[in-house]
Amino acid sequence: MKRTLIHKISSKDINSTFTISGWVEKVRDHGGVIFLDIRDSSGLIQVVVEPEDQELFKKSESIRMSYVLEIIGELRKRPEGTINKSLPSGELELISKKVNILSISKPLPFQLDEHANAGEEVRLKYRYLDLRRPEMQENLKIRSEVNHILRNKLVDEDFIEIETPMMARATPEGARDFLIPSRLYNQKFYALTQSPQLFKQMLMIGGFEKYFQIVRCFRDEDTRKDRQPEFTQLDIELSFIDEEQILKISESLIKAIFQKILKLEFKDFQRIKYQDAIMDYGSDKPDLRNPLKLIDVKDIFKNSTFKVFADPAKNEKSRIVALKINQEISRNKIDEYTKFVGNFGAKGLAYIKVNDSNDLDKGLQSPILKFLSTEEISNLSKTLDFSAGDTVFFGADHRNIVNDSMSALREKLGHDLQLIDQEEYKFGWITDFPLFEEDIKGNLSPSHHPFTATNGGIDSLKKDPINAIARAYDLILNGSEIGGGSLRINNLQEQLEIFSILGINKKEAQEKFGFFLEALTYGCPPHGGIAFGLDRLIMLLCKQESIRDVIAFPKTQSATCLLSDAPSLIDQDQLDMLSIKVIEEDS
RNA sequence: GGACCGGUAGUUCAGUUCUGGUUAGAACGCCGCCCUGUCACGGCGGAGGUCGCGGGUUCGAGCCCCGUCCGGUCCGCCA
Repeated sequence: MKRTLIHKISSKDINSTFTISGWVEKVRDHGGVIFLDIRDSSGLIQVVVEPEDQELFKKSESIRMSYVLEIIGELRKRPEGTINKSLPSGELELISKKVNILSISKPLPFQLDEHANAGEEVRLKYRYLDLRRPEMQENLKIRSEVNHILRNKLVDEDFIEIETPMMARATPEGARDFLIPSRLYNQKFYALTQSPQLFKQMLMIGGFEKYFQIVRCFRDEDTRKDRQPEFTQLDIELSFIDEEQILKISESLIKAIFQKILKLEFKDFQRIKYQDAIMDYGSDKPDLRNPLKLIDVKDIFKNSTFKVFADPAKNEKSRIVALKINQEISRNKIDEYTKFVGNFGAKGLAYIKVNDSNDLDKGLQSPILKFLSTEEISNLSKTLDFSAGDTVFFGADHRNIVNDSMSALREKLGHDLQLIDQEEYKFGWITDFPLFEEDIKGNLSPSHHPFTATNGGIDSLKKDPINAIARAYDLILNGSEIGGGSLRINNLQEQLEIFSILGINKKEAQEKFGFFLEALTYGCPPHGGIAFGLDRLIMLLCKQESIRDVIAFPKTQSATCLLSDAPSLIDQDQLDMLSIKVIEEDS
């Protein structure tokens, strides 16, 4: 008899006979009657084994959790008073007529029970068991649905899905490459692609005006809870477009996902210029649910005698900001926050407690008050609008340190003081990025990637690269960057100029990117695109803490696979074939 | 490369500092017996430990010290 999926069984079918197959989730043996909770991929139903059929009953007594069974049973309405309202099938039960044990199971190494929380180590080692948990089933179903929505929508809008190579050549810029030794050309290596960037640009040159791909990318960098060495992007590129069209298509994709999966509607996403984001939040991916803002107070200390503020106040690369919260913070907490900002290079965390905002003489409390003039304090009070109960934190240092530490503190305070609505989703576009980033030593690197177009053109690029604005944009959601893209350079001269500003000379550019530079000489349409980090997006969509919970077989923080024990040592034969000699590290 | 948290029964944890001391506990799971309406079933009984690993201090170490491995969070890194 044909198998029926559990969720197809309904109260309309009372007295019908069904065959179901699935795992035993729970056994409740009452001696005279046995209840089995059977789960398949669609749902869960209670099976009752009654004692009348002695052979069946005896066999059923041997059934344990996680056995795989096929059960033929008759559907019955549960007797009065035994209905389980917390179950979709709670009014029904299947009276067992026949049981086939398809597979037995040892006791599981950890309980899949919703009431027991297994640690990540054991979950990852036995990932195939962890995947049986309804939460993981749900996460991966949503992931599949997201892929489906994206493909449908993009194909409907005449995008073409094209696969690009994963084995490519190593790139000098960007993240570390994962290398693949070539057997046929010893001493040579492929690299796993960090992103299909150049290939998709060459697809534009190749005349595919609307491309997309759901693609795995590889970067050999350290992991975080939202980063692992292999990850999935939705990659999009279009020709003959501008920023507006890309942002519009992107928004419609994201809105479609949230509409279809969470039934949430969104207005147009707010747009924030990079400079404003840095001013207000110290970050280019602020959590917009958090109402706190950084307030610039540098001007107040132009003539200060307090060295900690006076030095940054005079230095154009420095910044002084205040972060005000309307709550009293314990001394202990302040120590904790001081330590916290220390992680980001801050040398300390000055603060002022406001007890009485009308009495700036005696109503304030802080170890730095004695260094501040009456005028400075009065200006602070005006600018920051002191009121009783406020605590104000200050960051004063090189602007990178201030931005890093104070934006992190802003996020931490937002969480600690519960200023953030965890149920909310707040999107934003960050636009007008600088084309280059300057590190603390003054070196330039691309803030997006070296193929990004600027809106000033080649002349302004030459004159004033540091202030060049990129035609780039990031999509942020709840403090995560979930997408980013740009309009690209479609002109050889401009591309060469960028390389030269980055310190890549003509010879090197030719050697590493010659194939692409040549492609630019054969009629390259204006084009641009965007890529979304699907793991992150789905993590947020599923309200998970880590992308590991939306990846079927994820890597650990140290980039290993606990299930298959990768990476592993390689046999000498295999190494010989690749002409690779392993140098053992001194121990 | 660096900082911090954790590692004790199959699992989740307590015990670990201030204060080292007889036989290392609990819950769930597992095994046995009992139980005809449970649904995180219940009752009685039982088994189960390299206290991550190595070294040191000590009469004595799960506990103190050093090193190391594993998991996690973060900094650096991630164009």
